Amino acid sequence: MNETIELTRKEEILRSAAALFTEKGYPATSMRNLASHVGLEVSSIYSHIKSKEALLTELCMDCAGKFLQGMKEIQQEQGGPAVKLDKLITLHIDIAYEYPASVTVFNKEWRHLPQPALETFVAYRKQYEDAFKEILQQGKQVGVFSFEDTDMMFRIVLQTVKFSYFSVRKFSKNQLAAEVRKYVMSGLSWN
Amino acid sequence: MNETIELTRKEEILRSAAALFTEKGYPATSMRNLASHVGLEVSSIYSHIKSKEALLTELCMDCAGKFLQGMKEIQQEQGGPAVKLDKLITLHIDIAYEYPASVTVFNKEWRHLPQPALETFVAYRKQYEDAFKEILQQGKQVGVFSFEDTDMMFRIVLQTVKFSYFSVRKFSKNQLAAEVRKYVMSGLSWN
DNA sequence: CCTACCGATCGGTAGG
DNA sequence: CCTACCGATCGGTAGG
Repeated sequence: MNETIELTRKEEILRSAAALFTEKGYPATSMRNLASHVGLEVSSIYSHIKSKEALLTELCMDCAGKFLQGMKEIQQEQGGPAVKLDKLITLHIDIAYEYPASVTVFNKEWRHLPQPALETFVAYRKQYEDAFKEILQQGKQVGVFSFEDTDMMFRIVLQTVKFSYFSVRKFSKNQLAAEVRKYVMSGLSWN
Repeated sequence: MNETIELTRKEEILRSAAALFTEKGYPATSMRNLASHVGLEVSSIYSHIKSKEALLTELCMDCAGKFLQGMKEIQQEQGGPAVKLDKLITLHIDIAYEYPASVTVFNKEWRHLPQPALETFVAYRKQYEDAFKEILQQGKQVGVFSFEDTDMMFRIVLQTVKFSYFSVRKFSKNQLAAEVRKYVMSGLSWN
């Protein structure tokens, strides 16, 4: 019983933190802001979480886990590079629509992570990005994608796909997914 | 003579501020950080600038001015929507390569602008975005671009074009411009 | 351009 | 979960 209440409160704090970090950015959000958003005194927050940095760490690492898990599944599934890229687009949009605030924090505030979380985060990111590039590279070798430099095209594609959550409030998931899919796939094809 | 020295110092401070705001973000950069980066005591900074907020305002507004000026020229020049979009891509890449730090601050720290600068900034941005959308819309009407929703495609294209400065250090301007141009143009074309 | 300093706010703790 | 409080750091000023 006590356990359940604890979890609920902590989740409430995490959700408020995600919202505030998204709105103001991590450094500009004070624990006083967070406390009043949750409806507690500052000191009461610390019964549920260890520190402000721990909040950021939990939000970023949870999100990183979701992306890595999604990537692992895509790697293991059947399908050529085009199918896999298609699934990656879906992965990014799905996560963005399910956790819009967390994804924004993950994308924009990760550099404020304390050590050693920052180091872990960067390592995870490298894993994810290498796997993503591998798919583009394979597509180029097989001849379904066309571009000069894999690293550069990876950056460009990731930009498109990563910030699709900008549109979360305005468009339906399917509508966004369809438009992004067409755009990215065409951009990678031969003319 | 005195005038020249003053300007040089102020520009030095502005350049350092742009670098630090890029590296740490605006709220996480202290005036102490800035002072030691420039090689002065904190209080000495205030002989050259009014406030921390004034630094951010100057950086963001200068950049906004460059984009608006570029847009104005493109609107007045000859050419159809495809030519104009091509010029917009060049505009973004040119500014990103000439002022990489300022553009990062402009893109990522503008929300920390004080009033009334923030209001002006948002109004400028709306002007710019409306003009950009107008070009996409015309391309759709004329039949050179293909997409469902103008606002959504605008967001997607702007994402691609806006964050090309991520690649500033790694790739030559022409190489990046060529790849982005092909990608965006294909993404907007019929399949 | 520096020394010395200010009030405000920060993240966080003690103790109950 | 709150009251009361801490040292550190913040942006900025006075005065020379």
